Amino acid sequence: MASAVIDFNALRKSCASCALAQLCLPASIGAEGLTRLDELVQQRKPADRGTTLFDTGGRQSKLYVVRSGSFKTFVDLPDGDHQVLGFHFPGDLLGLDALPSEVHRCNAQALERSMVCEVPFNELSNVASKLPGLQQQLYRVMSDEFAREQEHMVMMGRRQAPARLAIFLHSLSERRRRLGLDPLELNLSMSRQDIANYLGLVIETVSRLMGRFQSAGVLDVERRIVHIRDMDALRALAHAGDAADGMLKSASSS
Amino acid sequence: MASAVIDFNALRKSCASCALAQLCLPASIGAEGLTRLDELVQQRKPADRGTTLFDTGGRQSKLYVVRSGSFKTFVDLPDGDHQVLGFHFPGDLLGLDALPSEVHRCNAQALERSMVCEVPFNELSNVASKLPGLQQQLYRVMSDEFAREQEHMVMMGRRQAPARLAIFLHSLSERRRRLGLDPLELNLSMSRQDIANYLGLVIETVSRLMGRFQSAGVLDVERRIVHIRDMDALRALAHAGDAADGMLKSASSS
DNA sequence: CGTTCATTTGATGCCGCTCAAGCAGTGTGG
DNA sequence: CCACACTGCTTGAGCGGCATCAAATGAACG
Repeated sequence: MASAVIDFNALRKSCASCALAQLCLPASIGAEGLTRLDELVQQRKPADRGTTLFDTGGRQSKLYVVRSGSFKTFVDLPDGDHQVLGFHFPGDLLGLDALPSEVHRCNAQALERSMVCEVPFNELSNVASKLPGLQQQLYRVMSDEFAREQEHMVMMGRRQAPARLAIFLHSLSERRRRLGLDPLELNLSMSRQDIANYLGLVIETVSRLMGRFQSAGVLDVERRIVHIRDMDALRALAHAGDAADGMLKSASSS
Repeated sequence: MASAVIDFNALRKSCASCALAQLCLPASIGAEGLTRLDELVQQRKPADRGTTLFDTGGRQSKLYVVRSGSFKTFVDLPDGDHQVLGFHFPGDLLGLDALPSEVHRCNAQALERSMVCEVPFNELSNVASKLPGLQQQLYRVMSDEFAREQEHMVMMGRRQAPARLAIFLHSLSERRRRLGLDPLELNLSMSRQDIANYLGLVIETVSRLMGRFQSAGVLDVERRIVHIRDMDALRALAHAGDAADGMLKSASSS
C-alpha cells in the first residue's frame, strides 16, 4: 500500500546497513561498537495490525525500535476507556517506561503491519556502560522521548480544539520531514478515534475540524491521506491563542 | 526497617545521612559507591521563591534533586502564555530533559524557599557506568519520570473538570504518603493559576470546584491548606467517567 | 449485493470560558 | 497603628464551543 521510498533490500540484519542508523542507537559509535550492538539486537517478525509489542503489567524489559510501520501506546482506564499516549514511527523507541526490571505501564499496539528491532535492556545497559558514545545516544533518545511527551502536554493544555488538531498534524509533518519523507503528505495510520482520544476530543469534533480545515484551503483530506496545502496557515492555527480562528469561519473567501 | 521519623539534624551534607537516600540516587549502592557519589554532589544555597534552577535554552546539563520545598516546570508558549508541565517535591529529579549536552526545553522555578542537590550529569554518567546499582537506579528514576508524565496525560485526557482536579489532589496526596507525610493534609505551594494551567482549566473553574468539593464534604479548603475529609469520595471523583458527579449537586449529605 | 464498521453530518444542550465585580490577606508609607 | 493600594482568590451572570445524541453516508469484505 504505502509507496515508501525505503529500500527494503537495505533493511538487512545489521545496524550498519540500516537506513535508520543515524536516528537510532548506533549513531556516533564506531565500527567495533556496531558489532557489539549487533549481537544484542534481535529481529522480529512483522507485527500485524492490532498486535501488541507489550502490555500493561508485562515484566520483560526490552527496548524496541520501530523500523517500519507505526504504533500507538495507550493506557487502560478503570472505567473501560483508553487514553492514547502517543504514536510512534520509524526511528522511535518503545519500552522506555519499564526500565529496568520494572513493569510496563502502558500498551504498545501496531497500527499497521510493522517491523521492530528488539534489544534486551539489561544487556544493552551493560554494553553501553563500556561505550560512552552508545551511552550518550541512549540518554539522548530518552531525552527526546521526554521532549515528545512535553509537546503532547502543551498540546493538551491548549483549550481550543482547532489548535490541538493543528499542532497534531504539524507534529506529524515534522516527524516525516525528519525521516526524509514528504512533509506535506500525511498518511494517518491511526483511526479518527485514536486521534480524538489522543487530543482529548471526541471523534465528531475531529471529523468536523478536518472538514473546516479543508474548506479553509489548509488541507486536502481524503480518508486517511491528508495533504497539507498551506503550511503557514496550519502553523498559525497551531499557535493561535484565540486568533487565526477567523480563517475557519465558513466564509470561503480568498 | 526504616524508621518513618525524619531527623532534620541528619540532613547533613553526605548522601549517606540524607533522609531522602532511599528515594534518590543512592538507593541500592554500597558504602564505597556512596563515597564516590558524594564527591559529585554539589550542595546549593537555598533557592528563594521565584528563582529558576534552569531556563529554556540553557546548556548546563546537570541533574537536580529536590531536598526540600517545591518547584514547577513549565514552557513558554509563542503567544506569551505558559504551560505548566509538572510540580516537583522532595526526592524528585529535575533536568532530565537536557541529557547530556542537550539544551533545556523547559524552565524550573521554585514555588517556595527550597533546597536542591546538584549533580553534573556527565560525571554522574561516568560513575554510573562503573556502578551497576547506581546505573540501574538512574534508569529507574527516569522511568518514574515517564510514568509521572503519563499520569499527567491521562489526567488531561479526562474531559470533566471535576475529575481532573480530583486526580490532581489525589496525586499530591499519594506523593506525600510516599514521603512519609500526612496524606490528608495538603499544602498547596503553587498558586491557583498554576494549578489551573496544569489542569488545562481556568482559575475560576478551579476555584469553583474547590468550593463544590468542600460543600460536598470531600475537602476542607482554607487558602493553601487543603484537608482531605473523604478520600474514597475523592477517588470516586477522580475515576468518574461521568458518574459520581451527583455528589457535587449542591445539597448534599451532612 | 448485503452486512458491518468507520466516518461524516446535523440538531440540541450542557460544561466551562469570558467578563466583571467583590473580598480577604499582605505590604507600604504616613 | 491605620489608610491605602495591591495581589491572589472567590463568586456571579451570560454566552459559546464542544460533547451528546441521532441519523446518513461511504468504504471494506464476504
